[in-house]
Amino acid sequence: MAAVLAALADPARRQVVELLGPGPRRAGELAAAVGMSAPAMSRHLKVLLQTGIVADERTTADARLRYFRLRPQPIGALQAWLDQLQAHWDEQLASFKRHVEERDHDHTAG
Amino acid sequence: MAAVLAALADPARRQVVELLGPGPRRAGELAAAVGMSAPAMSRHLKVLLQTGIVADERTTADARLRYFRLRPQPIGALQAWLDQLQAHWDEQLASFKRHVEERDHDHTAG
DNA sequence: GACATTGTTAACGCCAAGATGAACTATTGA
DNA sequence: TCAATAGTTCATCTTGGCGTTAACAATGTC
Repeated sequence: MAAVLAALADPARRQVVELLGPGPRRAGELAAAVGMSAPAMSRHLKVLLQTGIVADERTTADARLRYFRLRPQPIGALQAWLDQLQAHWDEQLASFKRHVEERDHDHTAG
Repeated sequence: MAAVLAALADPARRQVVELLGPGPRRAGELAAAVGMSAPAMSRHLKVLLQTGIVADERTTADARLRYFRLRPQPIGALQAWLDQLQAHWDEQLASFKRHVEERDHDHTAG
């Protein structure tokens, strides 16, 4: 959860995620598309792999090529976390309402 | 969007967001709860304010006290972004499925 | 086997984020 | 007015992330 957010916090990695939306891409393609050196991209991809946001696979045709694709699970977990937060909001709004009303009550009655 | 993710990438700020789930809290309370100095918390809250994740208000009773509460909009925007990503995946998966089915059909029929 | 291609590690520098203590502002209350 | 409280801003330091180039490993091609 923390790792996923930290991973997505970086603009380059977000760009990679968006580039992988339509379909799998090679490491070199991604580096070129984002406009950074291969080593830099390699490290970003490592982060995305470790958080499970992307998965990799090598083609049987040319084992040098490494293709990266998105994995839905971590993003799903993030959405679940946000949904949970939102569930609290309803409570929170009610709580806040009570808070204000009590304050006003203290003023008017105290 | 980028700012929201960057804001939520920090563990302390995430903790604050979760603490604010049930209801509004004071700056001092948050600092104590998270276990960091007041200045540090003050800056985190500044970040959360600037991204619109939280809003603040001072009580009329004691203007020294500053209460912070969650705002739903930025989190909503984040969810929208994630939903958009997922929409791309579904397309991709559906497209792939069609491709496979067509291939299978060719195999069985051709 | 020699050489290009693809990608990762290693070594290094840079800079911004984050933490702290001290000083400052604003507010409350005796 | 003077002391206490709540919180922010300042000055300073440290750490970690990100980028680059150079070196390395693995694979494919002639």
